[in-house]
Amino acid sequence: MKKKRPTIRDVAKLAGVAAITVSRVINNSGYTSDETRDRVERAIAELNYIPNSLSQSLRFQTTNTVALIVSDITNPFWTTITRGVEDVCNDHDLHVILCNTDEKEAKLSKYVNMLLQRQTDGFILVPTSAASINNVTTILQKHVPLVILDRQLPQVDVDIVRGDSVEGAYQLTRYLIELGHQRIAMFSGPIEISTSEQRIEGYKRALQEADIAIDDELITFSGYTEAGGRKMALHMLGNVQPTPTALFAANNFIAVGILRALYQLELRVPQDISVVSFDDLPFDTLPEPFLTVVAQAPYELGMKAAELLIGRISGERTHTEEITLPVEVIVRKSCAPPKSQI
Amino acid sequence: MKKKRPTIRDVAKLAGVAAITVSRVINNSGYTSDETRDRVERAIAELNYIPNSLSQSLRFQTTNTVALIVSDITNPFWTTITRGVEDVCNDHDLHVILCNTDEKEAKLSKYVNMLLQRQTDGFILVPTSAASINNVTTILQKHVPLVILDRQLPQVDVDIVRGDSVEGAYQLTRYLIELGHQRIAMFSGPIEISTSEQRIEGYKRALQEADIAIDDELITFSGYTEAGGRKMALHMLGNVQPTPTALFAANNFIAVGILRALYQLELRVPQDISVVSFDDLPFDTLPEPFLTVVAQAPYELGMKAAELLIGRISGERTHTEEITLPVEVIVRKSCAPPKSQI
DNA sequence: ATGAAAGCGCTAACAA
DNA sequence: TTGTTAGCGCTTTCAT
Repeated sequence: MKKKRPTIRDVAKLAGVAAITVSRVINNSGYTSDETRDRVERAIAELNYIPNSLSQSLRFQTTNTVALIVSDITNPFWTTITRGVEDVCNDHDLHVILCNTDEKEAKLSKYVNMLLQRQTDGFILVPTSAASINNVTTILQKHVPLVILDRQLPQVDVDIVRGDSVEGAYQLTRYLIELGHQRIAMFSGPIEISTSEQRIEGYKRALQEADIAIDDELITFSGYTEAGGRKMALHMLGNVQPTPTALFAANNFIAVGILRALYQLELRVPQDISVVSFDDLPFDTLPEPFLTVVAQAPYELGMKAAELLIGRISGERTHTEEITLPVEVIVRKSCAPPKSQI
Repeated sequence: MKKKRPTIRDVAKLAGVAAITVSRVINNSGYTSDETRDRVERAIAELNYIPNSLSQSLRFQTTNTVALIVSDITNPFWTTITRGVEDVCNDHDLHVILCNTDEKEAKLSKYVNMLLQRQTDGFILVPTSAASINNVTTILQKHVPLVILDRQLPQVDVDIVRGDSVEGAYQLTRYLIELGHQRIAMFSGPIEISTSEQRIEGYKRALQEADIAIDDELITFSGYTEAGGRKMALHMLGNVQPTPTALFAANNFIAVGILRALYQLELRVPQDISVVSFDDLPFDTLPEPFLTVVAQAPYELGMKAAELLIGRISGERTHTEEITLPVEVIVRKSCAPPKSQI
């Protein structure tokens, strides 16, 4: 039999005052004599009283809480974004609830509903697919502030913060072309996610500029996961002719899968084949990072998203903003000219 | 000017019934005629009504929410634990709030207070230091169910789930000794965290059994971070004589730091020096994992912790449990006999 | 300087 | 089958 926690009335009774007086002491609002204040404070200490913020939220119609819904919490890219969001929010006395969808629309729906019921003050959300538009609309209908992160959704007028996928993929592909590669395979994420589409767009643009024919066989899709990268690499290198001389991973986990598959196939990087990736992979037992990547700035993405959200929550901003942060190619050691050219 | 969200009374008015009737429709409790139910449902749909769970929680005195407080959300070890906790909790209709302390006691305190005020139904918590005992006591005083994760706290009678640090460190050290190593450096985490202490204990026991003198110069402390590992490695290999032939990292991030430092020092693993680590590092651009580790089972740790917590919350269990999960040595390629012996 | 009443949104207990 | 009342814990408004 659990003892009930003390309420403001228990404190009031012990201090011999009315509940409202205790409230005034706690919140330093209105007048209280030093003597009363003292008695109340002693009562609070004695009972170990802490206010119930459910009641407060119910009264104030605000929870000081925002939700951050990401797609894969095991990926450092997302956890670094999380840091950015938290740091900015905490500076504004907002609590962040972190939710993980595992790229599953059903989980996203579940979280959105739960969080709306809990009167969450705002959302930063990574869509899992085009279907996420339903959840986004649900939030917007309720006039709850929302910032979309990383992935665009067509035909919704909503704030968004993302990295420049088109430009990043373009630059990385150009880099490979300049090394002499002509057969470059693109290992994309899920076809219905905007970052996939945009990275393919940048890739194609670079090829076209260099007058290299686009071979659809060289473009494959899977999840943004190690397993996906591995599967795609094994398939591509076993079935497509002529074999590509360079591989473009659409994210860091796909890159890991590719590298493992290459090992299995006894292909060395970069001697036998070149590999590049979107997004860096900060934790790595390699003596030094060796993967050539185009890096987004995840911490800054998170910060920006939080800032946009706070602007909405405070009511300071009412127009929609779309922010695209620049990306940066980091050349390391996973690429070489194609074998035939050496 | 934000439109207020519809309440149960708005729905009732539109449907021409009393609030309680709406409540009955929503919760399928009590009797309702089909006709009334129909009208209510239409009103709900028209207004886009969703119940306010703050009110519900206030009434029911339960939030169906538990908090998971970990020390470093960027480490896959903790995010994998998170998965285990979430999967079990979701099966029991409990929501998980994930919080990250960055090993900072101040952040832990902030979260604990916030979560208690929000009437969180239970806690799974990773202490950041011996000082965490204050926060633990605060929770226990309020009779809120609590399970400690990973790190023991002296002199508190509380449920705990952890991996077998002593045994793991013992086995890993033995493995090095059997390879012929005598000078084995231990790169520990913070001195005041129980896992540090216990891993050192296992390390020392293995040395003693093999009649190898313990050299305190070979034991250093830092955070469980890459930066810590790097710093310790540079110091150890620059200043301690004779140089150790094998290095023991007390966690995966320390291992990463060590490996980077070794690269900087132009020492090859395992040809020049051997490295082992506590905890696996699942994401890695290496073609295949090469670090010899003693792996805990993080997903299972999370599951067990959640199960213990749920047992407490449901009131099914009242006695304290301490669960120590076994660990497993995974021999890979980061170790060789010491150079002088080759 | 302090307090009583009312209400935030919901539902259990009781009444009709 | 439906409705009224009361109360979860807190604070604003209006007394005193």
